[in-house]
Amino acid sequence: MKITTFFDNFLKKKSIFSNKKVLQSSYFPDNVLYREEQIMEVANILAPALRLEIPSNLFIFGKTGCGKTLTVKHILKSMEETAQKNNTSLKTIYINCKLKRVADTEYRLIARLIKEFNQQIPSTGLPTDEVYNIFYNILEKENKIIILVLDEIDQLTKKIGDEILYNLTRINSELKEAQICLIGVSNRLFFLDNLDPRVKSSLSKEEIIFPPYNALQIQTILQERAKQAFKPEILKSGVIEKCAAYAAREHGDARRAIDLLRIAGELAERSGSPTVEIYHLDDAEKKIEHDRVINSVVDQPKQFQNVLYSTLLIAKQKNIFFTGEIYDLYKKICKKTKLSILTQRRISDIIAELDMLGLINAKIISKGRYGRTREISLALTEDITIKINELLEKSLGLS
DNA sequence: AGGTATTCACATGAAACTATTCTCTGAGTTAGG
DNA sequence: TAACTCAGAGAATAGTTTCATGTGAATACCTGT
Repeated sequence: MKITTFFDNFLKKKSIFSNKKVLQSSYFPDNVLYREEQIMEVANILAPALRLEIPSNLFIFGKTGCGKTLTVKHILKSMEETAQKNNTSLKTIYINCKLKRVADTEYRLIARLIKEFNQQIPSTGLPTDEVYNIFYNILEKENKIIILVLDEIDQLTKKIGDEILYNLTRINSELKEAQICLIGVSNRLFFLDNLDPRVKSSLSKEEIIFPPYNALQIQTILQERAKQAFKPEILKSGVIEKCAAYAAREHGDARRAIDLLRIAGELAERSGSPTVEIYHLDDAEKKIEHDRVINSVVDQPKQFQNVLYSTLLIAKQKNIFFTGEIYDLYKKICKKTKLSILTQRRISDIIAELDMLGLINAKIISKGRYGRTREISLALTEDITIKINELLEKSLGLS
């Protein structure tokens, strides 16, 4: 088939989606379902800002996909609108600290903040306190109340400690004109416990916990989205229910449920099916897992891939193995691929990372007289393993 | 038998080092007046 | 003399290395019966 006819056919085929955007993770719905209570709570706390009084700092907790980000963004938006109407000098800033190479270090976070005030800062080369100074100066000039939301704030402190948070909370006492209100968002409930007590007390004047959605609520949310996203009569009965049930099992993660529905739709469309069936959901579930794993492998450094490759090789021989065995094989493969051999210390960390990514299961055990090590087994299905193996051989230049 | 001490094979932490990427600065060079 | 170039100093960051310390239980070694 010629490629042009393929495209012609593609266009002729009518899509089962009417508006796929609604299911994309970047989509921002007009109203947030089942979070009225939380919205009111947050709004109550932040409202003083509209009268140019600084609100208390606020902390928001809740599992992934339970509407934290959505709620906060929703409120920020309407606050900005109100402020604009009344000509109040209020500025809201939303930053996701998890984004790699955007806001995951002290320097980059401040640089990002400066960018919010339409000024450019070089990505490197300046001393950090210089960047702070620039930031302070901008703030003084702006003379505004600023509401700063730090999403996934735990990622930030995990990497670089809580010094930034301390500095941010201190800004208020150092600045005359502008004032900052901090809102931390995290999905780890005990996050506050390992913070500097000074930071903790000033940061968590108010705390709100978001409960996860239950299956019924997710169902309604999905229905709402599906109504806009798909053309009528596309979804077979039971699809939404199953999708919701699946997500409820995963601690009520609505985002996951929506992703699942979208992928299922895409799969159905690609296979030429006029409707979305239950089995498309199962396929979608597999595909999501598949993509997640592949993506987590592809853009890792060579050494990381090397360790993973060694692990896969050993896993072919036996189900359960230990750190030392991986290290031995790793060294051999390094010679073959002409990579420099890293120390066992580093390999230990890399193995821990593999565990974090869910590629392997590692458990620290003690073999008594024969030492202490990680007991490792592969956490991947057969077909994914083969796929990754291919990928790694290509990437490492083995045939 | 029962109790204690050892010992293995790593895990875990902290600090220091390295290579890369980037800015800023100021000396030296060049072109034009 | 102003504009340009280019090397060198200083920073941030990711990935490592070095050094130090921790650790759980199977075994070795006692002890007294």
